Amino acid sequence: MRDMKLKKRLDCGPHGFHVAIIPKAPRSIRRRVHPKKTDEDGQVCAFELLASLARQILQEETESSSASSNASGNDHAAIGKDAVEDGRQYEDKPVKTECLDQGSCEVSAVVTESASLNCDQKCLLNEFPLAEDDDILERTLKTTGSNSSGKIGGDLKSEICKSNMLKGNFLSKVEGGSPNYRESCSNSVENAFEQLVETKAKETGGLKMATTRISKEDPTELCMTFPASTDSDKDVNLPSCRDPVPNASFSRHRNDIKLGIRDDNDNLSRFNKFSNKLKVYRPVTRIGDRRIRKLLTSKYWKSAPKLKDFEHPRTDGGMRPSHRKRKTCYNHEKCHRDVLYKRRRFYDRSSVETFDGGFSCESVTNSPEKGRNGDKCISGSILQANGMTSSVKGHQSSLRSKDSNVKFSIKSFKVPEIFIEVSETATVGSLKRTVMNAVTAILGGGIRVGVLMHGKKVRDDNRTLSQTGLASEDNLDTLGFTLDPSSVEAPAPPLVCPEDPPLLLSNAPQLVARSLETPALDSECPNALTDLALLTKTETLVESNHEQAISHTDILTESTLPDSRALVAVPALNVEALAVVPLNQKSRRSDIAQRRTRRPFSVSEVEALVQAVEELGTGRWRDVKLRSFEDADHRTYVDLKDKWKTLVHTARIAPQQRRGEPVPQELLDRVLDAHSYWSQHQAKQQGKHQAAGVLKIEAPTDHPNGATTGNQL
DNA sequence: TTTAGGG
DNA sequence: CCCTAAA
Repeated sequence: MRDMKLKKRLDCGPHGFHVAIIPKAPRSIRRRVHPKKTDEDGQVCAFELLASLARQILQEETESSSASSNASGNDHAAIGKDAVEDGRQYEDKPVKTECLDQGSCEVSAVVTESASLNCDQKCLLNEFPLAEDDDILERTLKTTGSNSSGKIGGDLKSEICKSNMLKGNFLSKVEGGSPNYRESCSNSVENAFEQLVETKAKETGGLKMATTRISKEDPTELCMTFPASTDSDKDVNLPSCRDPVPNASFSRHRNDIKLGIRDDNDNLSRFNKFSNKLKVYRPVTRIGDRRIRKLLTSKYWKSAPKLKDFEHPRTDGGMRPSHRKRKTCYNHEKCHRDVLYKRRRFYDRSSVETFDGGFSCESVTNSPEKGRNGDKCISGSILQANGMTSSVKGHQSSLRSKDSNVKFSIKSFKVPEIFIEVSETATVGSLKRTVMNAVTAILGGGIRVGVLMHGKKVRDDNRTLSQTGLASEDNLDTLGFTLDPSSVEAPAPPLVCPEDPPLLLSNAPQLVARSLETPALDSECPNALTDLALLTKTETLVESNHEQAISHTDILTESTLPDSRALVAVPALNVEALAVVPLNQKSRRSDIAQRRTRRPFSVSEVEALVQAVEELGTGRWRDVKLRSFEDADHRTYVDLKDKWKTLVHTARIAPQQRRGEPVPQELLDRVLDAHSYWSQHQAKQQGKHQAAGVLKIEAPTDHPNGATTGNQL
């Protein structure tokens, strides 16, 4: 039985983020926001909702009758398909539909969440409702756009699709300066959209808000805004505003719908306080995302609470040299592993640190927002977890808003690397569960938010952004946020080492160390999983090089692979951008050194080893390997040599002192004998090994060295 | 890449 | 098992 290992980097993206960021909302709202749905259902619903929304808007506009634009959330469902149909009528083409289906919407889908630091309530009010509205609006927009101009719609569509298909494109666009798909799309569409929205907005508060935001700002970008002067702790602190639960729901909602655009400037204004906006950016892969979302969602909730404790867990310290080179083992190794245990090796041996590294994945991107009307929006920096860094560069110029607020947009947080090992025979479902558990374990452990600048953690929570340099354009580029284990001291979740991969639930991937062998396995075992692993690796590498990680690797499912790949490719496109963010590099490196899983030699192996050494001598480990362990992929000649070394040692010590699986004394005796023999003949034997073998076998006692060893023989 | 040894 | 200096 072979075990397959997946090394995966989950990108929580928006999800994770959400959790962290989102403010509390009344339960009622939450519920409302998300009727519970399956992913697919969700999509459908989303679609429907969108359609319905669009429809309503259109109708209203057309008729100039007031509609319940609010429709928001509650009613969407009711409207359902009919709405959609209507929408189509308006539309010259099913563009909308396609987009949705394809998930193209996702591209555009950027969700912004605003939270006011101090105002949970506000958050409650705005956030969720807004979210819904926004989604709706957005959809509406799209729809509207389609209606407005068929051409446009077409273009839009293509754009979107493209985006989905190729992240690269998407990124490029972003980089160009418009993170939003909208931009890429024709402006006309937007305008039309805006108009519609605004019109409607008046009718309903919710819409209005949405409208305003949209019109004023680029929906895509968003983040938190706060005065530069404020203390990083307070202002920046996302956690303060968030409520796990709401987030979860929110994210979910978002996921289903895919659209999320929000600017909450208005909200901010209302509250007079600084509000942080978080925008989650989420490129979606059709399938993968959903699943991931699903999996992750629940977890985030848990984590969310902990997020509140905003702290900088540790400093940049995370750097560790990773020793990977060793994957050298024999590549030809087969995947023979029954159960592999993985362990992650931390160079510093600190689990925490390691963990940390994995966690901190987000990258920050700054994007300039144009505040048409909104001052707040004027400058924005966006943090991206994805690879979208490009936008950062392009926009760096305007990071600072006039009002001295600094805006941060965090597109997503990544989940730390997770190593998963599953039996080849495990079901996909079990794999999913395993991943879920891993993620859960991580999140469940609690996480903290860390702020990185130039790759270093900013530990002083009391300094202001200005003091810290976070208010500076130059630094925003290098700004990053990390999710770190909340309790350094409480490595509870992470430390666990899952021994039995097969046990789906039991595994705690976080801590799991990855065995060095994994690489070998990957290469050797061709299968979806393997590919995945490879993919993941690639991704990792990329990430390591650039901050941008590819955020979404949908590891969970085979089906996701394609997407993942696409994602992976993306980063390359934005090399430049990537370079910009050094943050992750450090953190990344730190994570992955691992030690191979330990695999005690069985008696039979020992016997084989002894046999081989008796014949070949002790200086020819490679030959020993070839002769007796050719098929033991996990045994390298170095391993054999080491084993021999230990055997000799073992043979020399008292039986009571021996540990592990007892080796028959007979073998130990042979070990000593052979060792003595070869020790004496080192030089000579080199040329004679062949003969030696014969001698050995035929007449062990004949060996010259007999004196030393001979007694036994 | 292998060996040989120390860690 | 890991890591390396040497070969």
